[in-house]
Amino acid sequence: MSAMPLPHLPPAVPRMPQELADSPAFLLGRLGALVKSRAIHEFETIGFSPYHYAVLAVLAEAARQTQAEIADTLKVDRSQLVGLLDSLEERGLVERRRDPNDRRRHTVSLTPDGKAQLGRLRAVVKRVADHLLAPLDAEGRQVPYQLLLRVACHTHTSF
Amino acid sequence: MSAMPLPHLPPAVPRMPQELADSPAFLLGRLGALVKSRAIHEFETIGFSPYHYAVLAVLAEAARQTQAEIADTLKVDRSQLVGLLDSLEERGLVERRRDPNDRRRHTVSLTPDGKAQLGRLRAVVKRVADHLLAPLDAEGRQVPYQLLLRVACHTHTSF
DNA sequence: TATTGTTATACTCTATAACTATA
DNA sequence: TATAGTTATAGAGTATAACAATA
Repeated sequence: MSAMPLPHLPPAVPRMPQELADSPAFLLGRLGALVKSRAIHEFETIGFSPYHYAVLAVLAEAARQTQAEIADTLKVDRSQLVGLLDSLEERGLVERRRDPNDRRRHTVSLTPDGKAQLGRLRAVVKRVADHLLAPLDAEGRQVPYQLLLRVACHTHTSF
Repeated sequence: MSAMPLPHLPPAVPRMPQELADSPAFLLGRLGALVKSRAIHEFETIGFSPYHYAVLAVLAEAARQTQAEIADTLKVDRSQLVGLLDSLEERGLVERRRDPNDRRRHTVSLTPDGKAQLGRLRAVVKRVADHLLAPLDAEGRQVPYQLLLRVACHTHTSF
């Protein structure tokens, strides 16, 4: 009952439904998942995760933070941060030190090796971003970032 | 030892690190996760999931597809689709019928109730999209969609 | 033997709940 | 009692593997 099958296209080529392709929300969701999985894969090949990068980035901007502060900044649970810091500390990239004023707290800081590694991880991020934005020309790349930032700031406060 | 604490801002206000806010890849990843969780929540309140909507949307565009075709189109595993179709069929929104030509196959189609429900789910999607794009003015909304689509098409083929 | 739909299993994340040591 | 960090547990989601029916 199928009228006029396409000549040389194999029937197994799955096309995204128009209704979903038309939805900015759907595109954004799928694109976000794609960039995330891509980032995870890229970091994985060198033994890291995007979270590792995020932790190092946070420490580079504000040194000597407590674990609770780091966790809140990244919006991850404190229990999740423990494992991340464990692996970073084992590699000598961060340093946990007891706060003498409140011995419950651990104050975390970046080691020189950690700062160097952060540079390498930044290269990974840049690679992912460049690949992501590849279909856009130079000037076109400025636009989505401004829009993304505006939308991100709004959703950050409204979700 | 903390020099000059800020006057009225509680110290518990977590700020996103500049380095991450500067990264389009990070923003896109987080934004995608946000819109996804928002969509899941919205659908959940009426007893559906974004997957349910996606399945109905696929069937609305090309009726009488086999389960394998639907699964491939949505890029979900065939085993995952089974449960989705089960719940949709229980509610009388889709119909599974054995293909007489190949009795292994199930040909799936939308019922009138399913088509009606699809309309209601579209309203949910629209609500999420409107909320997402709220910070952009009318003309600004056209831009990100074109860009998203371009990027999405590219990544679709290159990931 | 290969394929379709299905069911069962395992694995990864993440969210939550205890637990300790300090305060 | 409350809090910081830690550990343990449980749950959702997904990916993989086995399975029965049919080709």
